[in-house]
Amino acid sequence: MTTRVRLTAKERGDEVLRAAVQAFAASGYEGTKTDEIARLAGVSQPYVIRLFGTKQQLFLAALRSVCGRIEEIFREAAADTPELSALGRNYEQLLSEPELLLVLLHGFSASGDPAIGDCVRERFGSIYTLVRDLTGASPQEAREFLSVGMLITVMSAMQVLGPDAISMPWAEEITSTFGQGAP
Amino acid sequence: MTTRVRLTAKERGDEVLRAAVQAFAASGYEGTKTDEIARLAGVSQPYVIRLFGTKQQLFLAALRSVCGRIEEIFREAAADTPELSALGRNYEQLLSEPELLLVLLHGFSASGDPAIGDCVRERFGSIYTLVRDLTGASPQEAREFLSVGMLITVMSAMQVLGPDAISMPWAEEITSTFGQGAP
DNA sequence: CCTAGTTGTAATTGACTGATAACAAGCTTG
DNA sequence: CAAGCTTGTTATCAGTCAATTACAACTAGG
Repeated sequence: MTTRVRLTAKERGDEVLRAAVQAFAASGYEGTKTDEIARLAGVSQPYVIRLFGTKQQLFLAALRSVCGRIEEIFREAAADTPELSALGRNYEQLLSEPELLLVLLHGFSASGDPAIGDCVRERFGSIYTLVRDLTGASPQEAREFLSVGMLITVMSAMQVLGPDAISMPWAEEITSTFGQGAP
Repeated sequence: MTTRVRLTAKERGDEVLRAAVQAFAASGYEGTKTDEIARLAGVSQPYVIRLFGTKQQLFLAALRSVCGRIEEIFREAAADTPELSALGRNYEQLLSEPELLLVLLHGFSASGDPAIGDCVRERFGSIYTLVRDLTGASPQEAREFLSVGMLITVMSAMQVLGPDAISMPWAEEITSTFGQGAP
């Protein structure tokens, strides 16, 4: 009935990938059903599988996508001010797209799967290297920077940080310190 | 055949809980099958369910168990030297029981489940408060301490840190900075 | 010793889920 | 316009998994 719009496989694949990022961010690798991704993307479940082969490959594509976007955000920020101290602002940007850090977190959690572990190690290492290259930070400075990023990531997953945060006194106390850092 | 040892429900429950911690650490909440926990504990799958009610309640018990152990480690370290700077040693202790941080990480990932989210928020807040109380650290100092803890947690999950670490140059560069910290 | 409670298992089930196969409809190019 | 390629669906399957039920074996107390 509905004049269903036909897209190219590439375009439809992009839509499915966006849906997958949202779904995986919410429920993780094992917890997300391909059927849910299909519903979000407005296509049938078998088509999702045919576009990406397996659920695992779709998750890997989602992981690569969010890691690419994270690197893009860092690159844009460094174009403004190539100093680590300026990257506090990036975290605001990252929190405005919560699915980025959440999918990455679910990637860490799913590292027990060899294919996912390989991908996660490669991409996280790439992010670390990028941070150092963009800002000239020392290993220790980059480590401190990424440490804070990981705390933000888990607080975001716990829903005590970000747009739809549940109010928790201890979390607000931690959040209030984010402006302050090692000079 | 085998002179099967009968234990009290309490004792058997403890054994199953230990098995659950190991299994959940390896595969996460959704990824771990109750059958696998039963095999590890040497009992039948239905008995695992009867002892804990549901898989979710078993995961919550595992989560509470590891958080209790983490707090215990912090308390012991603070009994020696009640200063944050002495807690670098704790992280070595935590890494020697990798299941602690891994189950906690899987708790973060499964926070989308309301019951698990509530538990995780409560226990993580409790750990933050404990760190402050034990060491007299400021919110910022405690935040920096927990940040490093979260980086160690995800690196442990990625298997680039700890006993069975996969060798990664970037990871070794990060690891080499762990001695250095803000004074 | 016998009965009532406890510890444990085998058998099963019903719901779910990723993946496959077969087919339908639309586009495009000669 | 017909043939062949692309996009997409419906129907279905084979396997998995948490949970229930019914039952068996052991143990303690009277």
